[in-house]
Amino acid sequence: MKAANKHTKIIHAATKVFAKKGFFNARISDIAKEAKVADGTIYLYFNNKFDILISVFEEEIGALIEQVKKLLSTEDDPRKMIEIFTRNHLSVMKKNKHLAEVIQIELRQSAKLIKDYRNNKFSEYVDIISSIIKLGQERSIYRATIRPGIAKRAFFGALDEISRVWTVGIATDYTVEEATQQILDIFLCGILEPDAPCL
Amino acid sequence: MKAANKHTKIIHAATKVFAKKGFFNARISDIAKEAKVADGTIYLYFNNKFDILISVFEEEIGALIEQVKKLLSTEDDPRKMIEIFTRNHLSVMKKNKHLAEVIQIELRQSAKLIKDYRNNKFSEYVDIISSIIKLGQERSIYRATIRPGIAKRAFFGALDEISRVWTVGIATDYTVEEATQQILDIFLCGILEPDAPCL
DNA sequence: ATACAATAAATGAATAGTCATTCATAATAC
DNA sequence: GTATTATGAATGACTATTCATTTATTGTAT
Repeated sequence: MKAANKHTKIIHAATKVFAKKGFFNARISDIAKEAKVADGTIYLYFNNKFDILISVFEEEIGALIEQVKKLLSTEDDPRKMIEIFTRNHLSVMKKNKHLAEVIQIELRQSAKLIKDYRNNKFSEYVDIISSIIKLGQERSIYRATIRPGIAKRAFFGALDEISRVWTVGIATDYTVEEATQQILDIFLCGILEPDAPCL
Repeated sequence: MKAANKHTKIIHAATKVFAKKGFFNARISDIAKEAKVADGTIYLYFNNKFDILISVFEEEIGALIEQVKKLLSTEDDPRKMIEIFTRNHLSVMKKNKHLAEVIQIELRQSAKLIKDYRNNKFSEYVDIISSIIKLGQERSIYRATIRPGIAKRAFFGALDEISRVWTVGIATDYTVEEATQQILDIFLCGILEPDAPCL
């Protein structure tokens, strides 16, 4: 089997296992079993257990960034752009529960787990939000008093917590589309210029 | 030393150690050292390591609930109530970094760590937000189309992510008061009746 | 007061189980 | 036949929990 192939297989297996058991309860042998390789094989592709986790972040979030950037590239209206980001994030998180769990839980620990790992990809992802807000401000669509660096966190935090319900498995009484509409309703009307039409 | 005293000492020590090292990297001996008791003493007050973590949640969040409910009891305007909740949450999280870290990181894992623990206290805390929203809707201050069950999560998620910056130790370029104003600006204008004055 | 016993609280070294990582060996490819 | 890739049992380090022992507290009789 080609190396790249096995590398990817291990990443996907690790995402699944980390999501199910959490980083610390995940055994290397669990990941090996899931990927259908020997325990030792994993060490041909990764330096250690932390390295696997970092790679999961980098590659899975990297793919997410590519996907949403591609979707956004065809749109010019900052209002629609926020809508696209929201719907994409929520639907990916609802569909790909393993990735959702890793982002929601393991990513938060990473600073504590691994010194000198800065989550560059994650920052890049969240910064997409602030760049949309800035664009909207330049065009006087979003209010100038909104601070993009704060709003991006508020917005991402809201999406993250909304989608957390789906992974935790609480009886979910709302769909992706309903959640998207509510988020847009709350946020857009909050960050639109006062005299702009609200939705 | 009185029993209740030692119990509390261990809880505080555990909060500190869990915050610094995370649940899995925290050794019982670390907690014992921090609390200035012997390792074995901890097992006179708690059944096991998980039990310590659950007690940290219940007691620390319990105190937080008491505090914010007391503050809210003197206020009647749903707009002011949201403001009080926001300012209180952010300032507690900025001051009590240990608690903040435990809530932001360990609490999220708890469902995976400990079967049949439902985070009742945490739900109770977040439900304060939805009850404020409902109150505002009854009085036609908040729009009826807002779903309190979704909005409470969006709101809490925003606060949580905003305050996460302070614990992670990223160079923070905003104060509690600035963050509070931004959050209120974004959310209140979003959930206020369209013809109501925006801030 | 004082001595003694009984109970409760606290200690920390020893146990027992868990797993990440290594590496001698085997299989496969070239 | 050499190089590359894969294997999985063995190693070694780590730590939650236990429990035999010590120390402190309380009660009682003299």
